[in-house]
Amino acid sequence: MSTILDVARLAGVSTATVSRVINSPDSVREETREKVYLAMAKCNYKYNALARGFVTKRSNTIGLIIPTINNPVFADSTLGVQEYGDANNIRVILGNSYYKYSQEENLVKVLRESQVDGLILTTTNLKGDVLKSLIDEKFPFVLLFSTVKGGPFSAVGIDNYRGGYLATEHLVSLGHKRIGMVAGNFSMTDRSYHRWHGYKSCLRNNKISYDKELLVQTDYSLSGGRDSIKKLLGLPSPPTAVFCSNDYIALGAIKGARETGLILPEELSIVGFDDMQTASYMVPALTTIRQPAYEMGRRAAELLLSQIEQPSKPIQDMMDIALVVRESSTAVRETTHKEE
Amino acid sequence: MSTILDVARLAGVSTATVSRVINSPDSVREETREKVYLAMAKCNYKYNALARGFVTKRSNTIGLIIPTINNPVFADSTLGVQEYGDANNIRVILGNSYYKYSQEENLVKVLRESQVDGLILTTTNLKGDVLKSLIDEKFPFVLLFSTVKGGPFSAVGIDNYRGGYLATEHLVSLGHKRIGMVAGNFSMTDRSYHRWHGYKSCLRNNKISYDKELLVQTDYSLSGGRDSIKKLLGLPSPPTAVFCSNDYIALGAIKGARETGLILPEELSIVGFDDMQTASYMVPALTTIRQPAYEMGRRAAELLLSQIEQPSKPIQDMMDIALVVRESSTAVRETTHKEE
DNA sequence: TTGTACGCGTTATCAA
DNA sequence: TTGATAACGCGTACAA
Repeated sequence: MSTILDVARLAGVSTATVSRVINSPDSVREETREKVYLAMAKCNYKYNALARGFVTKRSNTIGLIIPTINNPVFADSTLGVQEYGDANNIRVILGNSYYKYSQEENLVKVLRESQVDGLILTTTNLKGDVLKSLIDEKFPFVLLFSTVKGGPFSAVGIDNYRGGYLATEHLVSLGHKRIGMVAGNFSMTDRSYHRWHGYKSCLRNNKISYDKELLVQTDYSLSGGRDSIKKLLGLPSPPTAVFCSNDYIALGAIKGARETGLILPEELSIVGFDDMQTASYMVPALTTIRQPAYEMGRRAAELLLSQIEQPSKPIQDMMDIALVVRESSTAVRETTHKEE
Repeated sequence: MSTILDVARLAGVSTATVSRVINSPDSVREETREKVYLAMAKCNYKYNALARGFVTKRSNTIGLIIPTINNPVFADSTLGVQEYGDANNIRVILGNSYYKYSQEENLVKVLRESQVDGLILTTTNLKGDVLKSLIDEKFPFVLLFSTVKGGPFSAVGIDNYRGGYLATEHLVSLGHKRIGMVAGNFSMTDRSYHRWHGYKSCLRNNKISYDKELLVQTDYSLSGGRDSIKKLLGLPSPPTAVFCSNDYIALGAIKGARETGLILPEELSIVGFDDMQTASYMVPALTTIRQPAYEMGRRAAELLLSQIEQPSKPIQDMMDIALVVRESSTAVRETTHKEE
């Protein structure tokens, strides 16, 4: 592997000149420049960004920590981060925390050791030491899929409470009275928790009494959604509509409901959350709350890079969400729900 | 940011000793070791993996280039790569080529400049200069979702020809005679091309004449699948079954077919390829060819790391595939297909 | 416009 | 078991 020293010797110039040709070609005479280019080609010179990072204290690399790349929503946001990174000559190292704080902790450590210039993370624990030491040490980072509107750090997120409210309100407006919720485990993510709060508030405001039997917590998986809805449908007085705290769970729930013999959406309305790309391709097409995952990723990257460039006041960016009504939710039937 | 020099001074030892405490604690006396640990804690020392990489010529980082993280199959394989990396203290830098060779070319360049120790890539162009120079320069890499059984490099893949054959054979066995195919653009990926060959061979072997009208090429997207199936269904003599070259396209195709008023699977059978996680959650549940994406990713990482450790003969690992019959494929109806 | 020389944080070599 | 020091490839003052 040849270095700028080899190039310099071959071209009969100094290493400084070679460096200049690489970093600010205009600052060197054309003739010299050409000589250097020629020499670089001759010895198949490959630039060593690591060595540069070593001296400039910049690796031009950021870390992205998400729960799991398997959830299409995180794939979307990841794409947003990456594209913004690509456009700005920044590499992205990806890490999956699997909603586990210990994993998150370890990833942050490893990535910082790798000298990433900053971090974008979807945290599992807002109150944990991870965030605290990041803040204390003024290490650049941005929270993605954040639930906080204030605080000493930048963040990109949505109003999950409002999302939960909107979803529930939609079901209420369709005449549903028994509305269940399949939620991601509150211990794993406060997004789910906030959505549940929105759900509860909406019920209260509409004089529908909250029944804690109608809440099931589960892990964020297809099978989790399927199993959870079966629990709900097995209740003595089952729900006629269910709000799922993400589309992925909703997909599982639809499957599970159908397996118990229900006809959707007539016998059970379902609303999801995220509006992942395949939501409109489901059967029935999923009514859901849209959050702009790709744009959120992009925006997080943008905030992070500017923060790396120049530390400034934290910015919390709460993006717009919207109810997207499709086929999976429908007016409650007059006849009572199928009973055992 | 404190360095080992700070730690050394604080502990009253040399930098060499600090380095030893970090890399082989057993080689230093317990008493000294404790002193060093104490000093590290005192000045909040953070290890600089970049500096180490600089001297050891190892970044403990690999690059992973895939077409797009949006396709769940690539998300699965990415997870496999990552988990193997995690377990071996290797970071993964992700890059999306969007099936574009120029992107791929650029990513390889950038990643090599970043001094990744090796590359895992799903190439768009087997014959291109990218692979050639990688080989020439003996840079460690492994092809993922590879179509080749021989050659001077390691690769992990499946027999796409056989997959296409199996899928088609299944449809033939159900009595279908007019079998269409929605294929990913041959110019973007030879996987699709090989699957098409399998499809064609199977038709021939079953004395079904090949009709080139029944092939539509498209980009690998949901809407691509939807639009393509509509083209096929608009034919004077439309197919009664369609083989889609991946599940993602199949999902789009199902939607498209339904939009034209068809009842699935009775009026149209569909077979996909990949067996992505949501395949069994579709309606109708998708018949498909299973390829073990996660394991393929893991295996590719394994091959790469061993190759980095010690260059050896290339290994081509062709994984098993299997037809998974679900609901989206059914026996051809006796009555003729709906006509205009 | 170009060259010299030093420093970045770590590991590795060799000597003690 | 420990220490002194060169080396890694590049950027950057500073000098010429």
